[in-house]
Amino acid sequence: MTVKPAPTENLLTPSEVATLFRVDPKTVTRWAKSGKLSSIRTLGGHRRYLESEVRELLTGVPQQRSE
Amino acid sequence: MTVKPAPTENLLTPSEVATLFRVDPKTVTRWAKSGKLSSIRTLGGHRRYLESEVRELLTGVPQQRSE
DNA sequence: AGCGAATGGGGTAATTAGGGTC
DNA sequence: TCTGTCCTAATTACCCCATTCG
Repeated sequence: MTVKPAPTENLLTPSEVATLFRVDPKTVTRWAKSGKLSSIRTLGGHRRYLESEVRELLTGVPQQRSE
Repeated sequence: MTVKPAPTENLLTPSEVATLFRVDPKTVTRWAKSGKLSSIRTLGGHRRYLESEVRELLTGVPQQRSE
């Protein structure tokens, strides 16, 4: 099949974001609930986070998105 | 009234959908089984998914079809 | 016909959501 | 105000192997 040039944003799991920030996954959830961090939801309700946004918050430097 | 000439909808494989949601392909299968996601079946029983539906579920915004 | 990769089944661990509390 | 922890239920991830896809 043809592999399209995925206009896809890389997503991170809650635990991955938590590891990057050295906090508890629950804290990451609180950030999402309070609107400090945007999130995508799986069909089961689990959250996924935009890697570019997380990187930017970590470094303070705007990251390049793949879209 | 606009008459839509049924176009050939782009189909995605389980692994492609899984990549978009950052989940395991098996999880996508469970979504299909539970009716959260509609699916087409190949003659061998493998599932294929509507790209427009997947993208809409991802972003929450209805996507424009190529028709 | 053969081959590598992906998928569908099942089962069982590991994460996550949500609320509440400290 | 912010964070870590405890608890239960739900969701997801990883393991096997047979079958299908390209």
